[in-house]
Amino acid sequence: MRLYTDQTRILVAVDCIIFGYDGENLKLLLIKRGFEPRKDEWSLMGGFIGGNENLYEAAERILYQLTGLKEVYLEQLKAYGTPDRDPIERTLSVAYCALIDINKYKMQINDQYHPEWFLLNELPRLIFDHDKMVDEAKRKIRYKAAIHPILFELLPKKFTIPQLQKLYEQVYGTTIDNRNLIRKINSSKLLIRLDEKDKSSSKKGAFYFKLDEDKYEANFQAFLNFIPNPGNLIG
Amino acid sequence: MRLYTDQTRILVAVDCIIFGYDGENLKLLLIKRGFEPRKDEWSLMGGFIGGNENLYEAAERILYQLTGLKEVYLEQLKAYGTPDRDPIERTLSVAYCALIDINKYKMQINDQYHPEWFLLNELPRLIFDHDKMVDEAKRKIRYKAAIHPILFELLPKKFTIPQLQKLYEQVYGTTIDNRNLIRKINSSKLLIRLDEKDKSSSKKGAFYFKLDEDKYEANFQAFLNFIPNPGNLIG
DNA sequence: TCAAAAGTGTTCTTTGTACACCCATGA
DNA sequence: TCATGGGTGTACAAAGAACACTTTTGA
Repeated sequence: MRLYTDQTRILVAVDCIIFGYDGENLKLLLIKRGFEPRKDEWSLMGGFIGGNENLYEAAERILYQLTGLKEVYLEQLKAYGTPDRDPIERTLSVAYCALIDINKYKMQINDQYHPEWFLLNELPRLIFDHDKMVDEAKRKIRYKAAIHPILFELLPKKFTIPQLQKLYEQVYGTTIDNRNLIRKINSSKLLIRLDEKDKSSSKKGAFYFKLDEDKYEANFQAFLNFIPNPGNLIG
Repeated sequence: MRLYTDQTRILVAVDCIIFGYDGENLKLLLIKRGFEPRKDEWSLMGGFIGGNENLYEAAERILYQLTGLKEVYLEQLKAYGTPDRDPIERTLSVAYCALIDINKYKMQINDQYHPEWFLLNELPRLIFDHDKMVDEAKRKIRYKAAIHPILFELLPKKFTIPQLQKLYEQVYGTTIDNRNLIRKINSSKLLIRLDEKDKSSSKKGAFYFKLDEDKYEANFQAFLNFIPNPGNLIG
């Protein structure tokens, strides 16, 4: 049955903006495009939507194909529909943001995509409108992380306060007073201190913390305030 | 040239969630669907994307067809892509939120769509996943209005503080202390008081205010704080 | 003159911010 | 013992929240 005659049908793709943090640097995972047009240029990982998939499932599949990871933070960013964004044929793309702990990522054996992690402020030019997608994704993450505790998604189960602080500093491109950051995080009561210490980056060692999962869930929608003057920083 | 062979091409629609405020009540503009399937049921205003339009332009066109209005607040909400959301044929829909001043709206002569304004908490059942779109749009507006001055988009050029307060109260379904709200709005310095008064709703009359457009632009991305405990209210 | 809506201030509490020193340890 | 990074506290400023009375004026 086709009641919607005379309408144009177009391709629909999903592209993933994959942020990762290794405890030191905030990075983005890009692939070398394997087919024409723009073969061998850097690109977001994407794919056409499958016949029986919804958008979120397509994003999960694409992320899994590239990273081997499931059940990571994954959120729709926006749909991009400029008619000529793909020069071959009109393609609407729905962009998704993913936040992953780089240590969990293992390059897939036999990987056809030639993925590479790039420092977020040393990105190469990307194909089509992928640069714009990345800009808008960075902005959205900055926006959201100023109010909600999403950056914990980039950290391992156990992490130290200095790691957390470096992460915030990278996301906002600024230095943050650690006493004030710690006080804000403590007052949110989201973290549980473990007895164990990480001695890999100092002699004294830094205590490991973990998320209190229940409080994390409960406070996710609260308006917290981790960052001073966020309005000036999300630009 | 068709390099993307073997991929399914699908229909792409844009649906508009149109919020309006008349100085008293917050409302949503719905139409009676004019064709099968689900003919004569209530629905968001939507349409398929045209051959040479981007998504925003399609939303503008659809809004204009229904309301005769251009240059109103219009923002992409989200793409909806569940395979069977339209029972006839797979259709991806990109939802847009619009905020308009109902007084500017004039029913189009010869209107084929039979539009009606519904009170926001007395909505009828809508077709497909439109109920979900509306819920998510309400949530997004609540979220955003707690931090950014978007609700002014729903007001006329000249408006009174009591109108503004009623609007906030409707959006959040709560009563708001007018002294505190006024202080917050004053400290944002967004409003300019006019000499004129609106005497239509009281004997004393309420001063009209207008937006300071420059400061509005400049502060749009700032994190303001119009609402107490927004985390509890955006539900 | 009175009913109905508009407008206005104060106090207290909480949160934000700026700032500098001691601690623990392995090399 | 000393260099390195980790950890802690205080004082002042700003913002948020709770709270009730006076003003205006047309009917």
